[in-house]
Amino acid sequence: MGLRSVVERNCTPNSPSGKVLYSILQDLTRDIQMKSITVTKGQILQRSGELNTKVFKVVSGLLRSYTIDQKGKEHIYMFAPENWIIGDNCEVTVPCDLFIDALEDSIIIETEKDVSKQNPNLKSLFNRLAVLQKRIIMLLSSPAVERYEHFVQTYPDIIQRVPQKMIASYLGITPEALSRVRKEISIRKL
Amino acid sequence: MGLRSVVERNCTPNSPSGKVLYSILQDLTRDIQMKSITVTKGQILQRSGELNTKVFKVVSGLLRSYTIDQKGKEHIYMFAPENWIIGDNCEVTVPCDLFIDALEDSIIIETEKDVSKQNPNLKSLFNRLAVLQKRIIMLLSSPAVERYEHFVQTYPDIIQRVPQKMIASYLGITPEALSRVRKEISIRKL
DNA sequence: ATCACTTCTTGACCTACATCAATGCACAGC
DNA sequence: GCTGTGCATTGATGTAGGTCAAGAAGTGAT
Repeated sequence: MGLRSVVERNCTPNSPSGKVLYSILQDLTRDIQMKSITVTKGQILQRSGELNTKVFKVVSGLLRSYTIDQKGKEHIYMFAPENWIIGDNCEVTVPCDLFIDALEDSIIIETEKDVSKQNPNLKSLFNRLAVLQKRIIMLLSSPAVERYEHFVQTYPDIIQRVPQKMIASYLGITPEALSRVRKEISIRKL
Repeated sequence: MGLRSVVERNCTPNSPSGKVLYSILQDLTRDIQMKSITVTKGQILQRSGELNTKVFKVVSGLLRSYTIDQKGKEHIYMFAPENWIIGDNCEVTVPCDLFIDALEDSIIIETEKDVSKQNPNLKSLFNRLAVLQKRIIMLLSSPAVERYEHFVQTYPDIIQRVPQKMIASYLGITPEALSRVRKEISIRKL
């Protein structure tokens, strides 16, 4: 008889001990399904624009994720040393923003992204991560105009409901700067 | 007999249908424990520096979270319209960075943060959110020097392992700028 | 209608950081 | 031992956006 059935027979999953056991059980199950991989320094694991469904756990070594902007400049989103998990937080159905490569020879474990995504709370958590990732990338790589335009597209209703100075504050610029950005855009449209 | 026991008797929580049912059950249980509150425009729900354990779900209206930097300037971290969830992603044991207040009269549901945090995967997800939050706040409110010093403190090992130009790229500045920042710091220390 | 208050805009000027270009250095390959 | 290649540093100059100050326009309270 497998570990799974032992746990399932003896615990209710919402009891405190049950929760812990079930979570351990899930980890173990997942570990068995994972494949462990060796990569060498410089090796690229994922490219921006690809549809990707993988997440990497670093056993040893160092990975990094980054975007490349329109001018060809790299912007590092994250470093992943031992025990970190790295992947693009975008939807699995959408081409991702990030490149992932190895900064050192590394051993990693590759998993499929969508393991147990049925839980709506989990889903909303991952969505949150995606939003934050996008925001950081834009703060790193886009000028004020583009950040504003992205904001307008993404949250058209918010624009109607809060004063401009708050939008400016969200975008990381001053109200004066936003005013000029908007003027610039309106001139461009004529 | 309550819904909980019905579900627990008839489902194993790792089967596909079980997972969904358990997640619904958890939501229901949580909803019952929540208290729903009415707040008026301008009302402050949480202050930076407080120990906070709450998360707010917006039923109607609009909330916002923000920090205030050393110069007294506000930086908006997030807007939360209907159906959004807002809270400080910091550890419950640590004073939080964010103020939360209402931009419109709102109806919200207040929950305790630490519901079911025993799962280590969930924990690491929340930790991730905390890291991203900090990074965004620093990008919005801190000059290059402070971002660099924070990075050095937080990831002292990474500094040893990657070239400076990558640190610069992570911080959102050029290698030249980082070089000057470091020079500045080393002069200051004499 | 008036007054206080806030928001947005515009102009003049300032500064943090970017860009470009040159130099010095370390390390790998020959 | 050279020599190429990538990284860090430094200087000179450019620029996006910040700061400060003033005015216009909207809004609410009396």
